[in-house]
Amino acid sequence: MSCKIHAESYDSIIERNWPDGFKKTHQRKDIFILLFCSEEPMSAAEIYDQLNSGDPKEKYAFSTVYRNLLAFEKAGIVTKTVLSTEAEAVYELKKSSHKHYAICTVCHRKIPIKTCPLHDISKFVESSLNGFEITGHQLEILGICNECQKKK
Amino acid sequence: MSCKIHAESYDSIIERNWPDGFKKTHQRKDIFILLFCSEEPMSAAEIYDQLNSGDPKEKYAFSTVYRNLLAFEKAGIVTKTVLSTEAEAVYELKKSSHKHYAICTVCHRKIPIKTCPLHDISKFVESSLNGFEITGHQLEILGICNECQKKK
DNA sequence: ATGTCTGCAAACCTTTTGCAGGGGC
DNA sequence: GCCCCTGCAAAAGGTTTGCAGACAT
Repeated sequence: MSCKIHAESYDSIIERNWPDGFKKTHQRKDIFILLFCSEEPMSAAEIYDQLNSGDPKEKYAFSTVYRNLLAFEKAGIVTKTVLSTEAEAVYELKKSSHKHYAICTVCHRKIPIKTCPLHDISKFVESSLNGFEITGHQLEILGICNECQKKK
Repeated sequence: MSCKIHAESYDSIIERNWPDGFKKTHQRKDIFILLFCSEEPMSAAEIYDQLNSGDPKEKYAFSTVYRNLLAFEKAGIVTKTVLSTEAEAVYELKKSSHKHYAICTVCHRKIPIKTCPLHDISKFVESSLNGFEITGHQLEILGICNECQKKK
């Protein structure tokens, strides 16, 4: 498990972000740190692979990954997103509040879109859907990223 | 297999919309008619169920449904969409050119949005994603439909 | 007659669940 | 010590694939 952030600061990061009354197992801390360090949302398989790529004495079960992602989600610190281009769901910490992605159809990179271009879409749509009460939305931008364009 | 349209017009509908050189099996015609008559995009399971709900002498395999939906998609007359709220993909004929839905989170109804509110989003997003070439997008509106609001 | 399409069954992939043992608090 | 969490294995959905026979052209 590697990250740009110094190992000694992991504890304080966890301390600051941990949900109240949430049991601190080493599996949960490891998943949290992985998500914290990742620039992109991660799938359960990616998390599982990274967890098990380290010391082979440490084993992590797939079910543990899924159950804890769900637990994190319920605790309100993780967001699960299902993208139309991928078979698997992806997960990320809520801190970064990225809700939308530009997805490269070649390399499958997921680039967060900082601002949401939909803030005033609601009135527009609501008027044409008589009575439909909007509670959320999902937006994906598909295309070809900078690097993949160069490769061609 | 029932539909609002009179049975005698099925043949001409198929004649008009059938891809060139695409073999006309009764399974394919039936799937096509189902999609043609549906107001909402359908999942493979929904198509399968409707196909097999008729004369029990007529059997349709799941693989036939999937293979033909894929074949239709390759032939350019069907669109497959993966929605974030559903485990299954949904399929529809391209004719109606519905690309976006308002999805009721209670009853899972999928209401097509006639106009695309994203026609001028591209410049906006492209400028913040240096070099990302946009080729498409997916938008979902989530909420509670008229009927489900009344039920509460 | 040819090659494609079909049904059946098995495989596949992601995710969920049951259970017995282990580890936080 | 209690209860929640973990690992393992099996199951559960949705989708894909291999194969032998059937059908459209």
